Parts: sequence; C-alpha cells; structure tokens
Amino acid sequence: MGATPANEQIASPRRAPSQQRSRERVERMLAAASALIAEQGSDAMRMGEVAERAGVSIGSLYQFFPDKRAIVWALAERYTAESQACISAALKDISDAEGLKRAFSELVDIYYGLFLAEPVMRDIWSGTQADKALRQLELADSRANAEFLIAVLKRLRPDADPVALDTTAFLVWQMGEAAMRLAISVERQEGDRLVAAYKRMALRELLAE
Amino acid sequence: MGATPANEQIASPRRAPSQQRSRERVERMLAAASALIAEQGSDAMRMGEVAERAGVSIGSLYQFFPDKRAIVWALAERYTAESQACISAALKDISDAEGLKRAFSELVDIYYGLFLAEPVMRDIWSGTQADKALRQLELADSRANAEFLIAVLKRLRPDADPVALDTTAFLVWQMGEAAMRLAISVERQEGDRLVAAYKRMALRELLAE
DNA sequence: TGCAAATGTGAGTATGTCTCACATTTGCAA
DNA sequence: TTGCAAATGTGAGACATACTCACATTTGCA
Repeated sequence: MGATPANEQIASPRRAPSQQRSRERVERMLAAASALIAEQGSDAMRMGEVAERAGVSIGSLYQFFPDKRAIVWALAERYTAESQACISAALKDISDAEGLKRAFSELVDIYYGLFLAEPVMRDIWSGTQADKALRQLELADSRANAEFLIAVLKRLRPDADPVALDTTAFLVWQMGEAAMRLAISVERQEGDRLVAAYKRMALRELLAE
Repeated sequence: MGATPANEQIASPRRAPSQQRSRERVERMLAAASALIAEQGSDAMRMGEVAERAGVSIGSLYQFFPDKRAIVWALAERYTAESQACISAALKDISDAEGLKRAFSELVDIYYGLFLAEPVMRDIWSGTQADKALRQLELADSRANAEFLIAVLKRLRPDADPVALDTTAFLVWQMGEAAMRLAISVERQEGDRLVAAYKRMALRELLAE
C-alpha cells in the first residue's frame, strides 16, 4: 500500500484549459479515467494508467487536475448536472397529489436506472471510495440487526407476505443507519430534527403497512 | 501521497494473541488507534504513529492486524457487538403496536446517542473512510435537489410549517439516495424490491404529512 | 534445562501520488 | 514575419506511507 494523506479540500481544475488542444486532451483524460473506473473502480485506478491511456504525460494530468479525487469528481459533476435538470423538469408543474405521485415515481425510476447503468456513478455511490468488502460486512451486520425487527413484524402481522415484511424491515433499518450518518454530518440541531422525522417516517411504515 | 492498492478482502487478525503479554499489547494497539482516530480520523491515522503510541514496533502491529483496515474494523466490531445485544433486548418482548412504538423510539435514541458520542463510530460511519470534503459537496448537491421537492410540498401545503417541510423533503431525498446505494449493493431482484418499497414509503410520507 | 512455538524488531521494499525544472507550442501584437 | 509571453507538455524523481522479512528474544512446557 501507499499513502493517503489527510485531505483538506476539494480543488477545482488547477487551470482551465483555454486552448482547443488542451480541451481535447482533458477530454481524453476524463474518458480514460471513466473507462478505468468502469473496469476496476476508482480506488484501483492509477494516475499513471490514466495518463498512459489518455496518451498524455502524468505531468499534463496534474496540470488540469490537482489530485486524483478531482478527476473522479469532475466525472461525477457531469452526471449531477444532468440529473439536476431532469429533476427540476420532473417536479416543475405539479399541482396536486396525483401529479406528485406520478412524477415522483417516475423520477425514482429514472434515478435508479441511472445508478444501475452508469459505472462511474455506481463506483462513486456504492461506498464513496470505500471498501467493497467492508461494505459487504456492514450489510451483513445490518441484515442481522434487521432480523430483530423482522421478528417483531412477523409477530404483529402473522398473515402478511413474509418477503414484503423482510423488505420493509430491512429498508427501514437501512434508512435508519443512513439517517444517523446524515444526522452526524450536519449541524446538531438539524440532525436532531432529521432523526425525529425519521422516527415518525419509520413508525408510520412499520405500523400502517 | 502514497499508494492505495486495489483491496481484495477483509482479513481477520493474522494471528490470535494467545499469551497474556501479547493480549495486553494488542489492547494497547487498539487503544492507540482509537485515540488517533478520535483526534484525526482513520484516514489520517498512520500505522507508524499507532505503533509508536502503543509502544510497540510496527512489525508487532502487523503481527496481529493484516492491514490498516483490520484495526479500524476490530474497533468497529466491538461497538456492533455491543449494540446488537442492545437491539435484541429492546425488541425482544414486543406484543402490540404501542410496544413497538415505544421500543423503536427508544432504540433510535440510543443509537443516535452512540453515534454522536463515539468518535470511532463517527469516523467510520460519517463517510466510511471517505472524504469529508467530498461528502460535504455531495450534501450540498443533495440539498439543491431536495429544493425542488420542497417547492412542490410548499405549493401543495402552503399553510404547513416550513421548517417541517424542509426537514421532511430533505430526509425523503436523502433516504432515496441511500436506498439507491443500497439497491445497487445487493442482488438486482432484491434491489428492485427495495426501491419499490422506498417509493411507497416516501410517497406515504410526502402525501400524508 | 532445552527447545519449539509465540512474540518482538525495525531497516528495507514496494508502490503509489504528486512536484518541478525545463522543453515546446500557441496566440497575438508590433 | 517576427518576437515573446503565456499556455501547455514532459517525465525523472522526490516523497510518503503501507507492509514484509530475516533475524532476535521471550515464553510455556515436557
């Protein structure tokens, strides 16, 4: 292994490519990075490999991207910009509950499809630079915890579809973990509000199935 | 910066400490790691520093932990084991909806408290080894996206508490992103079920506030 | 007491990110 | 056309850090 120093900031391209030539080269760098991420994941992607595949020197790479993360981030930005437009379009002219229902449902499908299809997004989101193996262990842990919840639900609702209960309980549990993660990443006060809101949401789902 | 090779597996302690002496030393290593993580985060934690602070050589560290992640994971395991017991106790004897309500609510509070108080858990969960800065950017993006949802809700429910709507929309949105991440980490079929379940859950929350 | 297994050591290796001094090309004004 | 500054390009190597390994020491036990 090598080092990964404490990181301080996200830096934007160190220098914007102003000439045609460099713009094309930057494009090639991004394409190479995208391909490598699709093949091996951003963690295994090597800067030297990106440079080689793009047909540029490693120095050129660092001319336009201050560090490795900047490349990944630049790729991610394209999708987020794209999806932002899509979101605003989908939710723009909703006037009633029925409209919200349809638009929201469609939006989720589109998003899900995007995540499924786009290797770069998959890589970035399926653990944000983290370990695949570690994530699997976390999931196993989470499943074990959700079991307790499943047991409760099955006791309270013996005649419900078991698969549906499993899904609900696992989702509720995972949403809980996600809510906690979120809560500790924001201001304490907002975090408290979010956790309280999660509690309501989860209970509504658990009780009124 | 240094290298971070492709990672393959999670390995357990390379060798279990069988003598009293080594058990104490392993304990010191974990304590040192825990302190360093609390101070600077696991990403900035250096193996050499852990060894030094524990008063052992770096070779000893690797005698019992196959790699850096193993240390972090060993620390995390203590908490997960602890919390697992807590969960099973809280959900053990629930027989009615009222009981579930109370027990679940309590459970969430305990969990939230644990996350808030425990630096190691904070570190592991607040982005699983990932960038703090990147996470902040993601959050900002997510907030921007949630804005569209907030706008819709305010249109549909002009007289509701704005702060509550903000919280709900942001939470629903974040839960959506979390659900997608989850969905692409499991088998496709289960992923589809989870996304569908999220959709129901989110709409229930959005419509029946 | 002796010896094998367990444990301890830290200089050295491997592998990666990123820098820097210098070469080349481009746009443009004189 | 020429000259020159700014933009761009290069890659050897500085640098940082995880991890290994050949060897030293200590322990449990017959």
